[in-house]
Amino acid sequence: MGMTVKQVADLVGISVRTLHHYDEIGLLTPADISSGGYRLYSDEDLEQLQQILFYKELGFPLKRIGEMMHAPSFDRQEALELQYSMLLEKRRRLDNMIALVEQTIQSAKGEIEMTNEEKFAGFDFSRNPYEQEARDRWGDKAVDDSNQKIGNMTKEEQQALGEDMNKIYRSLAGLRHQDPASDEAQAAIGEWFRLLNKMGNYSLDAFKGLGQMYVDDERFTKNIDQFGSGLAKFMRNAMAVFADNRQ
Amino acid sequence: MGMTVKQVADLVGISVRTLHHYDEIGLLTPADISSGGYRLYSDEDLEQLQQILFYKELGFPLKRIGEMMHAPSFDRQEALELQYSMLLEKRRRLDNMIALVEQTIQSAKGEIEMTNEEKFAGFDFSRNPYEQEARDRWGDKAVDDSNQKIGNMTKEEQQALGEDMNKIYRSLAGLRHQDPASDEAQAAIGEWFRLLNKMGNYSLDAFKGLGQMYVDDERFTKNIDQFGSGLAKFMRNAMAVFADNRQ
DNA sequence: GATAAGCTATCACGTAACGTGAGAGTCAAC
DNA sequence: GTTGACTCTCACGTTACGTGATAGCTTATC
Repeated sequence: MGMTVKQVADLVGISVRTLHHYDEIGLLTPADISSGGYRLYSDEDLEQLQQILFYKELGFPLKRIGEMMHAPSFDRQEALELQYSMLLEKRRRLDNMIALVEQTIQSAKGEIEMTNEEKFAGFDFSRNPYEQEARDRWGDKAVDDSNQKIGNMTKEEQQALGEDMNKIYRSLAGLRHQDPASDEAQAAIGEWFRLLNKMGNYSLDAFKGLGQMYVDDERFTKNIDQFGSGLAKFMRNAMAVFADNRQ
Repeated sequence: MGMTVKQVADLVGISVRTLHHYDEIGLLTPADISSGGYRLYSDEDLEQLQQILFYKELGFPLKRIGEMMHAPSFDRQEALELQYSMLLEKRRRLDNMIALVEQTIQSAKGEIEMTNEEKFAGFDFSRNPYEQEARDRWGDKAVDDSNQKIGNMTKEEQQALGEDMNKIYRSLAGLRHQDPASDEAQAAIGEWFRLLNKMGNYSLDAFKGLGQMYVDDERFTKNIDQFGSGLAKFMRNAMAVFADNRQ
């Protein structure tokens, strides 16, 4: 009952070779293989493929997509919500681009003048997508300092820190709908503070500041759900910084 | 007074290697070279770089960007307006994606059901970006027929036809602000009809239909500017089909 | 004016995500 | 039972840079 490569390719709008490639690298292995050796894709495979394409649209390399989706902790619902907010972020950047082109058209007509910085102010997409937001929120110096300090760490240190953040993010994500006073929530929050301290050693004052902000927020004690959602965004920002500096 | 590679790279948010690469392939050659052999970029170089990045954002390969920008008929103002409308198109597709993710989240929660087609209805970005619009406007059959017929042409035929379209597009673009009764406008319009006939030989009925639509439109005789603008879009659609089928 | 720090230059090989045939087997329809 | 449309697996090609390696340039500092 599975679909063949061309059927999938036509449905989705990708090439047959792409499906072959995804199979080769183990990203999307068809559920079944016919007696003649044909790949047969199930409905679940299609859902996975949809996930892959969402991630690809967001610019993730296939290797990382595979790591994320094959992780035992992978949760589709959670991934979709993450992708959703990242797509909104992407639209925000696209809107910046559009505004930049509008300005450039005016400037080319001689109606307005633009500095060299302004000529490229819409191109922050080429950097870390969260960096601009971080700069707006915490100031340039804090972000530059953080980047530099992270850059000075060894690859092993960076990776270890990144994995720690991953772990905490996952445990907090799993606790979003639980009582904030539960043991698990307390443990996760404890880990979170340990992580912040660790980051503090590398002078990531910006992140520390944001952490404190959340602690001071009364939602912290009132509504773990909203808190969790805001925290997820914070963690995502932080992880993006690592992702960009790693590898 | 020129800027060095790193200064440009930091300003724009790209790597030094990228600038080297663009120089290597002749896409962006610095205006000047210092006595020590350093590349020195002028303000005009920066404007060109901005153009390049706009095109890149829209998914054009560097080779084609070079061809377009080095063409003697290249007009920056015109290019910016084209890029603007293509960015709007891109945002439309991104909005489709976002809507798709929203639906998928609901479907994952079990709130709604989705067919396999619907699961990928937001991914038309992976095909010809204008094809969906063409399908909406002219129907699936016309587009499929056109694509098939173009696919059956030899590479030489396709290329020749594409160059013809290019020529006419350029001459019409240059005539946008002129009197429709002028000799040049009449000549361009004459060429346009010859092209439509030629396309007719390959059964591009969809394009013929659109052409006829414009001829019947009373704006044709009243406002060459609006006509030209609509035509530009039509030509762009057509050229995109060729671009996709060529090479 | 020597020397270190930070940029820059040119090879040249690496890589990611497929594209593009080549040659051979499979499947459905007439 | 033979087309015609699909499918398979190599295997090399391509695009847009990344990533050192090695060597020259420039500026600040002693």
